[in-house]
Amino acid sequence: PLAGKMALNSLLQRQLMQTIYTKALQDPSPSSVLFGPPHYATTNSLSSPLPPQSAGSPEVNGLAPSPSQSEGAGSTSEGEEMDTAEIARQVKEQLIKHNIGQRVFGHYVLGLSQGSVSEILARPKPWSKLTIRGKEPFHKMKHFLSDEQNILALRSIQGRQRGNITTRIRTPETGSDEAIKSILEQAKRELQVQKADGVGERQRRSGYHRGSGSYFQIYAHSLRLVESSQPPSSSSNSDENIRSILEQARREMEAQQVALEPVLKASSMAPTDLSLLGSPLSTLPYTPIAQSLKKTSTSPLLDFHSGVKKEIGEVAVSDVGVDGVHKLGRLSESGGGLGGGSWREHWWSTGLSERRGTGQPSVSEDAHSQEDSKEKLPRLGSTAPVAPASSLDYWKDWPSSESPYSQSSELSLQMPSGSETPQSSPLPSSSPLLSLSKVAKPVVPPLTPEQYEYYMYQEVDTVDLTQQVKDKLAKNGICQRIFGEKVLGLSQGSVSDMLSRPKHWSKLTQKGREPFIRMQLWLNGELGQALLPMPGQTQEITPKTSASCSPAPESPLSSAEESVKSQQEEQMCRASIQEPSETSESQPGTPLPLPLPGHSGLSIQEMVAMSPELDTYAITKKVKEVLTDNNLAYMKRRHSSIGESHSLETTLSGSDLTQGTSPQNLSQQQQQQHQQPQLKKPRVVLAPEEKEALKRAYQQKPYPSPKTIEELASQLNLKTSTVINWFHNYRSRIRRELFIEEIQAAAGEGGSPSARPGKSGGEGDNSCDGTESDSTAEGRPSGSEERKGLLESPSLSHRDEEGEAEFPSASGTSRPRGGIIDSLFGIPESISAAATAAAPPCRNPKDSSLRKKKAANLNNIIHRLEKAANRDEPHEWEF
DNA sequence: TTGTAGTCAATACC
DNA sequence: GGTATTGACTACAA
Repeated sequence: PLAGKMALNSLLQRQLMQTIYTKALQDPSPSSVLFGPPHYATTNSLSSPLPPQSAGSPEVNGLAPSPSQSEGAGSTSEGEEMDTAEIARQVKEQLIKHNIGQRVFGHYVLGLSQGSVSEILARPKPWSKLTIRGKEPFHKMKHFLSDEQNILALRSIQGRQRGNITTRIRTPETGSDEAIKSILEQAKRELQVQKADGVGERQRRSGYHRGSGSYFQIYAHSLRLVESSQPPSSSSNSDENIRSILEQARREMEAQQVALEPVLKASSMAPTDLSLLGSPLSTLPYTPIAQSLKKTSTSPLLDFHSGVKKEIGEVAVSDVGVDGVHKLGRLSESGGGLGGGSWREHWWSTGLSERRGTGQPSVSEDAHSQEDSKEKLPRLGSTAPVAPASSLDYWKDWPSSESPYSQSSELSLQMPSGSETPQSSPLPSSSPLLSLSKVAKPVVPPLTPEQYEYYMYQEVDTVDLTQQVKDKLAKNGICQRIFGEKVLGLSQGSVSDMLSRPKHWSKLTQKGREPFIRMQLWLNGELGQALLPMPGQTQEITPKTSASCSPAPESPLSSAEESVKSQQEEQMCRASIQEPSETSESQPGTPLPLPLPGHSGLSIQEMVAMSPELDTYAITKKVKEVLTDNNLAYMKRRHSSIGESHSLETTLSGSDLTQGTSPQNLSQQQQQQHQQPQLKKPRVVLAPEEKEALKRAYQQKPYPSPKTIEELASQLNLKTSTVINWFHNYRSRIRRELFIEEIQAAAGEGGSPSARPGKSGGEGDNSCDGTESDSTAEGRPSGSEERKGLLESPSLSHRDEEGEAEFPSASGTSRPRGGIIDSLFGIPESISAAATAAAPPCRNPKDSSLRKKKAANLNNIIHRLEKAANRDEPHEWEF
């Protein structure tokens, strides 16, 4: 019975790994089985004896039962009719309720793509119209709905898989390095699963956790082996390497299993003692494993430590006064070491695991407890007092290994990713040696569950909020880059964008709302302490000081130097970002760390992971050792200098690194094979006339047909993708801009800026009001804009009839090119918007610009309306 | 396949 | 040197 309730995620993860493991040992082409959606209905009866823990696992895969299993509870026999619409409705309900994406659902439950899921859920066919094949998803969905555990487990997976599933679904070109990459990605996921679940379940189900630990060994060990595996020329041996890796891993796994057993049986063990669970290898290298393969800086942090923070949370709770505005009581369930957008699911799953220990999880209970915490939180936008004690305790107690300043997130081996990477290159541009540029990139602490739950769903005046932030930044001399880095897990550009053109709250997704919540918390002072190097925590300063005692010229890690430089800048700026009252707590004089003894015998990951500080000198040394050991005489480096059409080769020779162009050191074949794909694409910069032409095209057709896009691209000598991107970006930005202007206009009229959520379109406001904002260049005033009488009907002008471009001819301006361009570069005959037509003449060019934008946006809206109207189903209009 | 949201990061601008 | 702009990309959903 217990086995029957085995969490879906662990089953699936295990099955995946089982498949990988088994096939990797048996099949010389592991990549052939590592990819593609797992069809659980056919793969859940694996014959592999490994790993041994799975022997106790049931063959019951609740989500994708075999035909015989599908006859079980909750399933429907083949002949039985189903109410497809109802099933779809219930599934949708559950997905929404649990924030499960269609992609994950489709992947794990139905074995279908996201698009197919959407189709099935939105427009389920009647049962009678379905073929046998078409009925399958409904069987699966019904079974999925039949057991809440399925849903809960999938939700858990969602949190871990979000953002990564694509790489699994996609079938990459066969290549052994891709296979390794896949293994590592699997490792990452598995680690995340195990760390979250293992902690929560450790007291009740040591066997489960024991199995997890064993898996860790595989991955950690695999990483080590991969890291030090073959030189570039031996990529053909990679499959063999993988098998070797896995065989060694299996042996180690078995050994570890035996070793761990007594420890894991100690159910009363304090969470902070979890580090005892294994050798340093079994614990510390998790960070690089778990984080290295994810691009974003908001990689999930070490959830292995969630147990640690549970304790911390409980301690913190005791420190919170009963009338504390900001309670952190539920930190005991938060598993606070979660990063970015996925922490919530993570928190949920951790909480689930925790509750499993005392009883069956209940969604309603969960919701209820969240509701409880909600009431204790201040409203966003208010100037509610802060409860510094609790929040500061929370931040302060971040374990060093998962400090907001992740030291080693990029230190593990990074395998090729993306189109830039040659499949056959075992040392791609994203090799660990080169990815040090992201070392110590700060990862902002996650919002607490309470903050998240409370702030996420109440409307926020983003304009007002960002204004306050801007004021405070200016007042305190805080630059956007640091603010974005320390307070928001964003680039300077994003910060600038967000502050100057915030989207309306209703237009923001949960992910998009997070930065605004952080802003509010920052304004409230609730994040201030998180930006400080806490007493005893030196990792923020360490890279700088460590590097300062490292002979920089000797370092092969030029990117690491940049990182160091960045660290120094942060140090400079940090004082200004912290709260005045906290300034005295900063520790500018942190002692220089010494290189840890015994580094030479460790892998890079181990070395970094074991060190509380980042010793760049030791790492540099180790890197060189690895290179030398593996006969890596050179490595590639992407050269980002724009306008350069060739990449430079960085040559490493002995202990010296000389940078220069020495392509002759490589064979021509290698250059062509490796170098070409690594060329950094120069950024496209559109000429003003090209932009103007595109804007004019947009005014006519905000949603041009593919044919028109092709034509535009051809005429403008741009890539089609550039034109497509431009339209996407322009639509998005013009909407946002209009929102700002509307808000400001409304504010000028004394209205409530947030009273009309989503009213970012130009509809409704045709007057030349006091709007002043015209921060961008689009819509340059021209004489013809005043020619209101020549407007076409919007329904005609915006439409891209039959894909035929239809641009009004230009008048009175230069015509650099013929055809479409002839008109695009001209002055518009019309602005094609009723809004503008109805507007009285405005003399202010800015007003004219606004009208122009509104007109364009109105076309946009009309397009969407018409598109929606063409659909059969009722549509909820929102613009 | 298309559209939106979110974001990065190169580059322009001040 | 800080900020603004913007082309490109990913994730997700319809």
